[in-house]
Amino acid sequence: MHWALTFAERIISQRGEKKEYVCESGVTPSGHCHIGHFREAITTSLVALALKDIGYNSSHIYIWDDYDRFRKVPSNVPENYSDYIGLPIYKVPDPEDCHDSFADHFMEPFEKSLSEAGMEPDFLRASEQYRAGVYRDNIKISLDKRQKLIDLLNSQRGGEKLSSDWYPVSVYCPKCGKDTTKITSFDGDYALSYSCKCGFSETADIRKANYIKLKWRVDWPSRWAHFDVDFEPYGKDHGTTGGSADTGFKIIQEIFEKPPIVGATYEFVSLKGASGKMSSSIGNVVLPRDILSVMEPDVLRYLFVKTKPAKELKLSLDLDFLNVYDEFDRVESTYFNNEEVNKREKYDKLYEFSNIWGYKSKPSQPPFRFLSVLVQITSDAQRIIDILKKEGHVSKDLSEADIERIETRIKLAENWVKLYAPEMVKFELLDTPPELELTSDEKKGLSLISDLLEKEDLTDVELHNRIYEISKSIPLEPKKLFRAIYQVLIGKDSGPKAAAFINALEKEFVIKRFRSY
RNA sequence: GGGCUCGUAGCUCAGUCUGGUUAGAGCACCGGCCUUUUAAGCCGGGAGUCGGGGGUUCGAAUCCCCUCGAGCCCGCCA
Repeated sequence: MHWALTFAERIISQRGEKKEYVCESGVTPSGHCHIGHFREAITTSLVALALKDIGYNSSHIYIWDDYDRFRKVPSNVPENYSDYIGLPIYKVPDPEDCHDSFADHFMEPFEKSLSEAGMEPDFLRASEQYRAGVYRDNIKISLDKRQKLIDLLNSQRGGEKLSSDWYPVSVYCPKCGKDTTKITSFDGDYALSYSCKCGFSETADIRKANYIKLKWRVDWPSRWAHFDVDFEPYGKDHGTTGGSADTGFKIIQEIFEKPPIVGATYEFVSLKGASGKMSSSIGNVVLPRDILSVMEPDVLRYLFVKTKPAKELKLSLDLDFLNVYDEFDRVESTYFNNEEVNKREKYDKLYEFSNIWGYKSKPSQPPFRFLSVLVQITSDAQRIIDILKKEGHVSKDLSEADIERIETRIKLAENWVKLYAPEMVKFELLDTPPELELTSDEKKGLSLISDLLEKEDLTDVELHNRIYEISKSIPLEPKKLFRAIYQVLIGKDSGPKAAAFINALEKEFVIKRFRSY
């Protein structure tokens, strides 16, 4: 059974029958939202999808904690941003001045990527919720049970304990906007007194003050309680014993008196070759849009669909990248053909959960591998499609959806070659014949190939075989003939499979080039 | 110190939750493909005491206990 369905069943048995199951993900947009955050979203989304798959209603809510405080100045942001430390991030200006706030600057591109990958969760902002008083009851409960919270958290804390003047809330000063406030007393009813470093102080009525925020460890379970959340995944840094998920489970039960949610710890996502956490300071962040610039969204989904959350996911942008594409195409083919396959049900789910286009029959599958060659020959999409047809990679009559997919892959292959392809697969077709000293045998070989091309239309395999025959007839070592072919075309000793490569090029061009020696 | 994940063919892994015919795949390797394969050609093949030990069971890669090894997490952080 697919892992998302296993979670779905666990949710139903642990949380009981419900009209609608609520799956939550949540992120603090205090920096780039990278492919790790993407895992949080897609894990949630897939479990919500799995619930629907077995006949239940589900929703996916996505909480942006843009009410969190601006803690530190990221490395690529002006120094004077230290002035904003203590403000909620939705109030900090966008350093690049293209969005309404620091938080929005990171939220907007991420929401766009999620949408491209077929996810449309309900986005909610903590800043708006707090200011609308959504958590007012939970703030009251937390303050009433302050001592119990202190005891509970202290029982899990290894190092320094919370002291008895700890409060489960922080106050954003209504005068200076920052949370540089110190709570001095709570009367047990509704009066909360505090003073701010800026000099302001007051006794606030927690029924009216809309600038009080629950602290993270309490905020999270408060959210679960308020939205009646059934499921939420979290990174392994939260999932550790004594971590915020662990204390959250205790708090939701003992403080908010609601049953615990079903949680899931997911492993980190990393780039092949890199290890450890992604961090903007190390400079190894990979954003969803980076991957989506070279990979179709359904293929990206496939990677997450097939990898259980608890397993580390290593993304590869080098040659392995091409294998992922091949694998996806195979899974897709299997899905659409009817032959008996071992574990059919499981593989079908992999495709169903990945496919966001709703294809009813197998779409064209232009091989990404070959496209990475073709895009280096021409930027003319129509010509590439013609070559794909001629070489039998796609059918002669294409639907609009097919053409769209091919054109998409062409674009992505262009990006991949430009951004990530290893040198070995890169080449440049030479406009003019390079200066070369070829042996007379090599010249003869090239000349015989051009004679052949002029007379006949050969398939890749035929041409390939004929090249060997020619080399035998001269005789010339095949290796040397191939080298000559690549040298006159791209100035390298090796290159894409010669026959398919020659067939993809314009015949007259090749003939002229081969005869110019 | 606490916790998580992993250990299955030379390599990368699936299978472990729901125990059950001779443990699978890809790559690598070997052989064949009118003695030709250069961007992973086609067909076929060999290959693993499932990290180790113990237990439960008619039956264990799978469940339980112990143990060894690797990686990772534990103020904030996916």
